[in-house]
Amino acid sequence: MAILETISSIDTAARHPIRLVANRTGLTVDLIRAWEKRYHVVDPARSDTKRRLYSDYDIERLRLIRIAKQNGRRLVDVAPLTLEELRDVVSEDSRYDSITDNQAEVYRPSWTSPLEATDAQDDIDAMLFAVQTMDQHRFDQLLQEGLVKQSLPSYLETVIGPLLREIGESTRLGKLRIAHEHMATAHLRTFIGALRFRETYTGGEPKIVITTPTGQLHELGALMIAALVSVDGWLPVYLGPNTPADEIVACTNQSGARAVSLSLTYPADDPRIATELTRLRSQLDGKIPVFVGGAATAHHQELISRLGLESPPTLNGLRHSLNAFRDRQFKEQTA
Amino acid sequence: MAILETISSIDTAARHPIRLVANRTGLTVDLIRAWEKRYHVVDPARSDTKRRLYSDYDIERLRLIRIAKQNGRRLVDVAPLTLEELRDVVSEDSRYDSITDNQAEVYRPSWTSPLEATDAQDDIDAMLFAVQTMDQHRFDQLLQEGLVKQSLPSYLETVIGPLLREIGESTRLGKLRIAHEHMATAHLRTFIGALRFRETYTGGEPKIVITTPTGQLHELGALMIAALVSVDGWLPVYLGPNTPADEIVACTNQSGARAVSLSLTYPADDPRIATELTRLRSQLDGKIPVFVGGAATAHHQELISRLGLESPPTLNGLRHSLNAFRDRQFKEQTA
DNA sequence: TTTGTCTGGACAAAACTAGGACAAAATTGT
DNA sequence: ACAATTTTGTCCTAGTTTTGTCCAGACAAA
Repeated sequence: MAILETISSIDTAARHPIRLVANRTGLTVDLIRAWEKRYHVVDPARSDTKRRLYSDYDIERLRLIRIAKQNGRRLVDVAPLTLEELRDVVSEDSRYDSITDNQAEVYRPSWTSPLEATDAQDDIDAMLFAVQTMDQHRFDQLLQEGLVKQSLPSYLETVIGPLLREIGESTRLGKLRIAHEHMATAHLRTFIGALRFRETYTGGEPKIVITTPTGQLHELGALMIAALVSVDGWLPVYLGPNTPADEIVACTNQSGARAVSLSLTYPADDPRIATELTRLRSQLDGKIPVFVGGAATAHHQELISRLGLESPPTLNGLRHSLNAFRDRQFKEQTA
Repeated sequence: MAILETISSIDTAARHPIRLVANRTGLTVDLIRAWEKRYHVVDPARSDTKRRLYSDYDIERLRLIRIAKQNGRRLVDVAPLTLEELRDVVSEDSRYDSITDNQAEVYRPSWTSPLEATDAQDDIDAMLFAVQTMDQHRFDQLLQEGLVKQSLPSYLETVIGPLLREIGESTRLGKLRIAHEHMATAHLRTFIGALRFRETYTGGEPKIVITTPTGQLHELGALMIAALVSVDGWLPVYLGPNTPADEIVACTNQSGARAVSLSLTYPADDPRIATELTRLRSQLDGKIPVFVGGAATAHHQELISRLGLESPPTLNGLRHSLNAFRDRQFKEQTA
């Protein structure tokens, strides 16, 4: 965190000449002046000889306005906005491009010991730095090394989860570029995907179908669940993102899975979530529990409890619920 | 219910210019106007100089109509529907919709010897069977085993590529369910992603940025390219799917990459392909070549040659072009 | 001296509007 | 199955607005 702030901290001191601003923003010198003349996009300080002196704040503003223009905004519309408003606008527009699992997991570590917390934050900072510098190899290395230090479940909960949140947040705030976020997402997809092969396969594991419903394109949350439950001896039937309710039902039936888990991330207000969950619950065998997790879960609490779905608040909670369910089933079978 | 309504309430304030609407919906500006003229699909407010100003409501409407069209609905039929009705129609259709990397690779094997063809087809058939029976473990096993038999490049070209095509085709024809396709895609993503770590890293490799442009959500083609070029000593900077042109440029500059490769798959007729490619070429250093591949490449030949992009017809062709380019650069440097 | 920045204005390119034409694709009727 | 018709995406023209670039002459900085 400290790293990122240092790098992208915004200084209101005015000291940059126009040429430097042009280089940093990708705008031409003429254009910067024209924007000022016509729309008062920025109002730089002046030297004693009337040279324009821009602050970091101004540069950030210009950079954001350039992006907003590119997204189709008109100069007239964005020129009067404050920096905060600009960020919101840009972030709103770029949501339609950004594919990352922002706040992929609703699952928040309910607690962390002070020591663990510190260690984890160091790791996360190092990873964020690797992402920011586009050092892929270092990023992979850190992911691998971090896993060695602790168990997979706690690693997912204390490092990978928070890392995803911070990457998403940093991108939204403009501290990271979308390209950085994409790179990180791609590597995390590969990394978490590879985790599933660590476990041995005996053929007797109970299966659980894991996916995201139609409209939910972010798969990292679901993939984390898949990696997690395989530790406890479940066999994930992982379907990737964006699976229609009908298909989830069909897959559950064909594979003989005993449970279903869905990850809801973004967009949280997609009305399809309600229709898909309802359809899923009504078509699925009543004996098969449906677990729901992810950042968007909070928006659908009422629906979830009405349908009788389970939504454990943390990854750990999900583990416990699943294992309790399996043990219960086992008892019934032998009884 | 109250919750849902609040959350999904759509801002009716009219403020978005037509260009932004085009960006967000994936429609062309012309088309948006044509729809308005003919069917009053939307009735945007106007600025004091008669520019159209769209509300979020309008955008959502256009987005849904575009999807409905894609699902085979006629404009006349869906144009008069309310937003609610549109949502019902789309959600109904999308249950039969497929998200896979249909014909993920534009790259078609130009030739295969009879023997190879037979062997490969046997492997592919076995894999298809594993997919159909949802035998994940067997599927993974076959993927691994197949790789041992031949080099990675020929494996990608003779097995993985055709496999993707057949899965896509089978799903389209109803021989496989969407769930099967999803499962296979997820496993292939993990499998191909893991391939990249086989190569040793010395730090001196020339880099190449690999991704798909905005609107192209299928990443397997790009991922195959990443795996492929790493064999020849390139270091892929892999950004996953759906990266805006600007971000590709920024990433290329920051990472110091010498080349860019894009995969175009689906939808082939997305107008954003043209705008993104044009923007990319104009903002990118002219010395950096852009390679384009994938099933949708054929639809954009004219544009590709006009912009001076390269589109090798096969994966092998891409390899050769890339290596020739690197050797040429090396010569210039030493000369 | 040479290069960079300033102001103000001119100019040109790009984007938008309205209306209409055209051809490909899809649908309908026979 | 074939032809006629409708639907639909794209393109064109011509006039307007918006936006990017360029110029000239004056001054400042390297």
